[in-house]
Amino acid sequence: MKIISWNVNGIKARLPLVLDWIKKNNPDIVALQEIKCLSESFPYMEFEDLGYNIKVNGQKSFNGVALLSKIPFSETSKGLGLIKEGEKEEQARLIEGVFSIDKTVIRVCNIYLPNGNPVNSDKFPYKLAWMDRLIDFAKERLTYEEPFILLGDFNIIPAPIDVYDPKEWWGDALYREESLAKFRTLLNIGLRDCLRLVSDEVIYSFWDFQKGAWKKNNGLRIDHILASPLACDALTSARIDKAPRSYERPSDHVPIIGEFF
DNA sequence: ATGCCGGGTACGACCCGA
Repeated sequence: MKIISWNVNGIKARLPLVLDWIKKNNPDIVALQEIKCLSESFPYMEFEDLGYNIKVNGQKSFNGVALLSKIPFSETSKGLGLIKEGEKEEQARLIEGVFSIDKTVIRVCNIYLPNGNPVNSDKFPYKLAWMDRLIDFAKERLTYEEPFILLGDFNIIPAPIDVYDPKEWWGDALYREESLAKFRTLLNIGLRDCLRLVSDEVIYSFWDFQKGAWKKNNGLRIDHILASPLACDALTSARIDKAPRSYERPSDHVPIIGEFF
């Protein structure tokens, strides 16, 4: 089972590129972030024609996540829930699907974790609070003892190897102690970074549009596939396909791919 | 460079991302 994650930075702008890549790579499950459209505006037909079932947690203009699957959904949910009283309406950043393959139940959660910059604004505490809620959410999922895959744009640089200039970046909301401590908690409760289970290479998933970042390979690895113990047991490969960053009208992120079973 | 590019909304100019 091939599962992929891709921050597309606007599904309407990226439709030809994404359709072309999916046709060539034929993933079973696709997790998209930053679709930047309302659920009803998602281009369902184009993906249905490729054989996908589709669930969308959309929002006008910003954020928005979608799950596409060749396997029928047996269950879906949106958001982290537990919004505190007085808190702003939740941003569309999470969608989860449950699938049955043969006799195995697999749970897949697609996230677009808040960026959190600038750190001296209310966006940073929002990121940390979102991560606390995600940790509780993941803890509960792990008690189910199913293969559980948590993937998407984490906006977290896990280690110095995952950023082109660690010294320059240290202190950014993506790469500072408070953010990494929460990411480590996600690992400590039992999730593993699939790419790092199979590879110690320097490989990025994002290159800024500005400053010739792609040309200079000034990248970040901030898109991740985390897997529960039962999902790790089934992992057969994990990689990042950086090729689409060089294509016409690219996203600033590229697809990351995990294969299980 | 507290956004240099690029998408969204909406059609000029701002909001947002990492």
